[in-house]
Amino acid sequence: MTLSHDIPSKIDPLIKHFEDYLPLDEFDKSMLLPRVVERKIKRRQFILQEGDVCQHYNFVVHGCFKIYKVDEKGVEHNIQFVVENDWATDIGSFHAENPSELYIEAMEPSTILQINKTDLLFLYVNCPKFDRNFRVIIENKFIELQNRLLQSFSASAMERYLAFLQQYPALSQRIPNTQIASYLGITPEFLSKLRKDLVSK
Amino acid sequence: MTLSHDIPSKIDPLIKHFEDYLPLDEFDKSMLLPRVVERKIKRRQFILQEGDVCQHYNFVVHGCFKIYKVDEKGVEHNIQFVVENDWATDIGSFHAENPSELYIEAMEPSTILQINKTDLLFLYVNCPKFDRNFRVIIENKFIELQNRLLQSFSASAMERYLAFLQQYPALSQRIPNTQIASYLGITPEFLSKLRKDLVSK
DNA sequence: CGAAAATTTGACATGACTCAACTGGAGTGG
DNA sequence: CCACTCCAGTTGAGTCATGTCAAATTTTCG
Repeated sequence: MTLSHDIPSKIDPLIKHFEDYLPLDEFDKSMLLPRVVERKIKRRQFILQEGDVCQHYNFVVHGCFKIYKVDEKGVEHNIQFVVENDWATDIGSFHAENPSELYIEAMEPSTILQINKTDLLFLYVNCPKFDRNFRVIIENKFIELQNRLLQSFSASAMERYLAFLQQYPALSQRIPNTQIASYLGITPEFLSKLRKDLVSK
Repeated sequence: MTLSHDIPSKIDPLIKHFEDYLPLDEFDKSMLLPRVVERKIKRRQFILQEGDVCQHYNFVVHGCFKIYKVDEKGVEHNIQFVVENDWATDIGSFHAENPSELYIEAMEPSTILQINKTDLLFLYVNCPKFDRNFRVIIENKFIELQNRLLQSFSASAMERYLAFLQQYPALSQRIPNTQIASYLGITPEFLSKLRKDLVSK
């Protein structure tokens, strides 16, 4: 007679996400449930700002976030967009408990599920499955970053833009081009020119 | 009466590396020792080539490696240099068991310590400390990559070169400028011009 | 509807690349 | 120990991709 059995819950999307890797049993779920907090985030609201220590793993249930850094000249550089069923966290800051250099900002009204460090460590110790799951999460983020870096070296702005459209077709409808330009590492003006060339072609 | 006690061993540099994070007891060491293999690598020898699955975590005891990708045009792009007391591994390929897109090549005669996947999983299960240690390794690699990506966006070639000199003063003596240029994402010719500007300044 | 943000456009500037030629060590073999 | 080759590094001319700035236009959202 476990509470979580058959009762729809706010954390269902998260359970489903974990089960993409590894089935969870009722015990696992019962450990997870009380350690996850749901939060509603408004558009333009931050869940992390430069200088703060990242306190949570944030799982996006719905909505969209950008993770970016502001350079010395005040220019924003988007590192990553995060949508449904992915994690919006400064992994480095979270684990090392260092002040973050990043901002994480909602681009749409969003719902997230948060797990703090104490609870995450508890899960690691008591349910090895989560341990494996979170390792895989970091590995995947690592691979994503690595591919992004390789692309930024070997591909032109146009190639990177086309790759972006192909990899995230939905996103390109959802977010302003300014933000895509920042992600691609080019100016909005230049992206505009690329787009013009695309239609005329 | 443990074997590893007080007997100098090939894996001492690795133990020392782990103990930067977390002390190991005799049990931990006795688990580790039989699972680590020492290998001598010649200059220009590969420990990973495109298309192969990365089978080991490779700890560099001494020597120097470059990790790079070859693009469609046949140009090499250095992602990372690895020297003493760091890991030269395609983390993505190792964990996902996918064919790698990368090459890992010795730039000097080198000595490495290898741990294969079976042994690593064994260590994870039997010594939670290693679990934490390897998680931290990935996290650090992740942060390193993230900083590199941010820099490639917001800094000019000159700024990146100066940052490289500052961050790896020893390396810049040790490896040819061609390789540094590839790491910085510029041509050797252009690096040469940057260096000229530096002296004349 | 009105203000603010996003996008487009054009003229001009520049950082970085390409290609080809030249320089100067560092082996290597005779 | 010299002559030869080979590779890394340098130089210069010309080109191209992308940036800057400023203004006009369109879209979005409160």
